[in-house]
Amino acid sequence: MSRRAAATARRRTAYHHGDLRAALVTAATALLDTEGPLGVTLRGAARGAGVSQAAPYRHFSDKSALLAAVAEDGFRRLRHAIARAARTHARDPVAALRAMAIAVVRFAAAHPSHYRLMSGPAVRGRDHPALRDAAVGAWALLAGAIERGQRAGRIRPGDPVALSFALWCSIHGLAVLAVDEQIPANVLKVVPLEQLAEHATRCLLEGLAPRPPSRAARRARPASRATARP
Amino acid sequence: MSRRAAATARRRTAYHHGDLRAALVTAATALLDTEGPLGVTLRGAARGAGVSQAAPYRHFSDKSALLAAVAEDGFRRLRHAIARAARTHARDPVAALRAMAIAVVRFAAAHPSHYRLMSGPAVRGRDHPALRDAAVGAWALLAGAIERGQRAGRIRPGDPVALSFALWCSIHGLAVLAVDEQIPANVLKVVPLEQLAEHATRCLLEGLAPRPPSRAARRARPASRATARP
DNA sequence: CGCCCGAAGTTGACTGTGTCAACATTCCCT
DNA sequence: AGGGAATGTTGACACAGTCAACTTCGGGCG
Repeated sequence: MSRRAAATARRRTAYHHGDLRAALVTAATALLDTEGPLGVTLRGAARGAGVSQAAPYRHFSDKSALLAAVAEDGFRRLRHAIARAARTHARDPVAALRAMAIAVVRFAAAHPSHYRLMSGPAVRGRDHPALRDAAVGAWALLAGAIERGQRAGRIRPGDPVALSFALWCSIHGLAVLAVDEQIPANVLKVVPLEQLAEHATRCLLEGLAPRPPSRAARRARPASRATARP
Repeated sequence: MSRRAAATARRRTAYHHGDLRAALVTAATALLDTEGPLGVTLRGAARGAGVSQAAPYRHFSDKSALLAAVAEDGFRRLRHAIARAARTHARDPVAALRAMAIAVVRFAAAHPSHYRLMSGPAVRGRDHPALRDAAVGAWALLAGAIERGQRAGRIRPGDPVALSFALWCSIHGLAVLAVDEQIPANVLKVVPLEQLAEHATRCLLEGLAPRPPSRAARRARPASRATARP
């Protein structure tokens, strides 16, 4: 698909745009960031790309197809952000999990409308398989990190996918709350968002139930000493 | 406000509706449930109430004001569902938390579009204080349950609001994932949604980090033996 | 008791949007 | 060189949100 796009890229004329598809995605993303979810419109994207109202229909069957492409692009970027966070803490699996959570929340805070679109009703994954694949690709990184943590003895045994699902719920829940401005303002004033992400992951790691005052609980907090297996 | 509505309720004529405001909220809710978020429209709600296009503007300044009223109503219902779940497990705080999580997820699954609207971009709490109050009222029940759990020694010490925030993230995250159909179908085939809610709350209670093989961990897992107090 | 004012509802219109059909232009292959 | 096929354009339709002007009802005031 990008074969032809790249091929025609140089031969753009006044009439033919060159790579309208990408230009539309870019314009729609810009609209999303500046005007919010309601401000992104097919005609607006066409205007932004310097093209006229019905041109997008040559590349997207639908408005929702455009939005799906935008969302897919967002998941690609989100995956990269998560992967980078994981890479910078390759030694300490728990720190990696914390960094991944922060990366997600940071992404959501930086592009609220985009994150909302990615997980929203505007585009249902069922109708757009590429989008769904991008989403699971991004979140699958969590399961990998959990598995590494298990090998290092820092995460308790169990199906990594099942355990990462709990983490997924926590992180995504926090991100969605932040994006939807549902976190009370007085708490956000005191505690920045990234500390909330740390708090949530720490709660999930240590648990809400009382722990016997063993060494493990005390050791898990401060300096992240690895490989503490009973 | 409902004073006049109730007063005029009986004197409805062909021209004056009687209690149009409530009728509009009802019609919009019906549209939301049947047609989805995109299907709810001001004109459609007016049609549903047997009234004409511009009539809603006598009761709502805006489309988003109507949506906010619908969302507020949803939060009221959600709070009742959570409160009922908490009441049925007054003895066992942990079971109560689990039941509350299940109640939220069940509500979300039963009214996906409604839940989406409640936490979505269509109505920002900042612009609708009544909506915001309804939301915090619903979620504040979690903190209360956490506090009871602490008094019973089943939840570890700490600021109840901070701890309940982690729970909020988990539950809301799961509900949003379900509502947005982002949970892979193969997972949902095997594990019903309510078990996922149990799984998430259990993970959060017990923690993802390895526990020393104390009695507490083994006791919390199996068949939810109620009121197993030390 | 009648009348009149304001609340509640209606009609008609404007703009902007998604979408389609018919038409125009350009690219690439033979 | 020429003819499809890909790509854009124009014009139009239905429908949405919203407003201004008008109509009808109900209750309080004289």
